[in-house]
Amino acid sequence: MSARTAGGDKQSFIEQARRAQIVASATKVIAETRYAGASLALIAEDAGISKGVISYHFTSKSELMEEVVRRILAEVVEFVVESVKDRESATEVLRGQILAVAEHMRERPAAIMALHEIAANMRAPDGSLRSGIEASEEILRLLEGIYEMGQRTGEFRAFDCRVMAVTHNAAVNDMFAYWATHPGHDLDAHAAELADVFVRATREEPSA
Amino acid sequence: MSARTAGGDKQSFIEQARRAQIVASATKVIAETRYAGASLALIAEDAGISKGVISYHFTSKSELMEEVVRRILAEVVEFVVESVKDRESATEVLRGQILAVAEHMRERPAAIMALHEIAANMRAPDGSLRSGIEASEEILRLLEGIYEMGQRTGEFRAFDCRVMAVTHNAAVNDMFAYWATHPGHDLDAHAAELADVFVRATREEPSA
DNA sequence: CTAAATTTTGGCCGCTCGGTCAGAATCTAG
DNA sequence: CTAGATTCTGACCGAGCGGCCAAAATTTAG
Repeated sequence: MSARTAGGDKQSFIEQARRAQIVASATKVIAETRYAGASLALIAEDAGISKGVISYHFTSKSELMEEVVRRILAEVVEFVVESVKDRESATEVLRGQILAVAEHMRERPAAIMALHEIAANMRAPDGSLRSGIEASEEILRLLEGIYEMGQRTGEFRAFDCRVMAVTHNAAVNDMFAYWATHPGHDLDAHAAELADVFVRATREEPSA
Repeated sequence: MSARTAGGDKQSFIEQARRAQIVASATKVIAETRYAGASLALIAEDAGISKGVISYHFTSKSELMEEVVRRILAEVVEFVVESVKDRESATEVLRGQILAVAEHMRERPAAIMALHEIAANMRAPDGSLRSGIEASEEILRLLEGIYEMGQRTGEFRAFDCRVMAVTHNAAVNDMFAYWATHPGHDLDAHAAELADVFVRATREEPSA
């Protein structure tokens, strides 16, 4: 029963591989059938295994979903940080973040779709709060940090960094949702426009 | 079986009243238990009627949900249009729209919550698209119109009005989501900040 | 009042879901 | 090879869902 024990254990390669395989199938199935349609049966079928295997490697569906979120979130953050780390001004980091996210959306749309689905639909165990919101708190804090940096260097005007981060995050997320549901929509142009909007929003402006 | 016939009919007062009552209970239950938790049984219980009555007055759960969306959307649009109709510049309409929506969120949070839940979770009959997105197309067009007006009068700089409308809509929606999940968050300050951001985004700015 | 039409009830159906389990299969160590 | 640990299978369970319907209750029309 070693596979069922809690997270801290050292796990065999095959154990790790199975979990990764299941997470990959879950990601794919969620992206294709939405959160509500992603049953354990479908995920198992996609992975070419029996349904019981999922229950063997994950204590519950929630745990599987949390793992999916964890992996995709780490992937996105790594991609964006890598793409932005050399930029020097806050303005350039801002632009870079938006363009990097758009690029990543084009490369791994299923992962982003799955992330959105889970974030929108999953609840904490007690049912009181969306755990998806908790998950995106990390991203919110990173964005907030960018805006705070810009204010510290005097590049940006005064504003509420939290509100700016929430707005920025919403805009980027909805860019994906719009792109995903409107075939032919120009993601690059959208991202460029977004970058423009948020850079302008950070500038001081004379007329009230 | 008159109640089951399609929409065009003249319907009795009691029929209309029952439908309105069911829609009201559905709105409340969705806001309290989220879309996935809002079963016909719970809605009927809240309305103090038998489950079968819902099936009698609505051909399906989807039809009920569509009616809920229709009513809330109409309510929001009416409130905002009423609150904005006397403003003369596009900039003032923009500000007014954001502040009006925030005010409406404070007055009828359950309705807005239900709208968000359904928009995020409902699908078109063929399962291909979110009907919630279709529903919000109306709002998107209204917003697009504001930005186009500002460009026509030379008040606003050149930008993609569609992208601006999508971004604006996302920001306002997420303002609600953040407020709903973060007790103590200052909705008025958030709305004011948002208005500032989008007004600034419409302005020409010298430094590239 | 009587009869027809409308509305409501409450139990029932078939379905899908997440989760469980005994036993089979596979892998590993001695 | 053998024995024990690990992993997998596929059937099964109880719960909750949307929808259905015969019969009861209520309202309306004559």
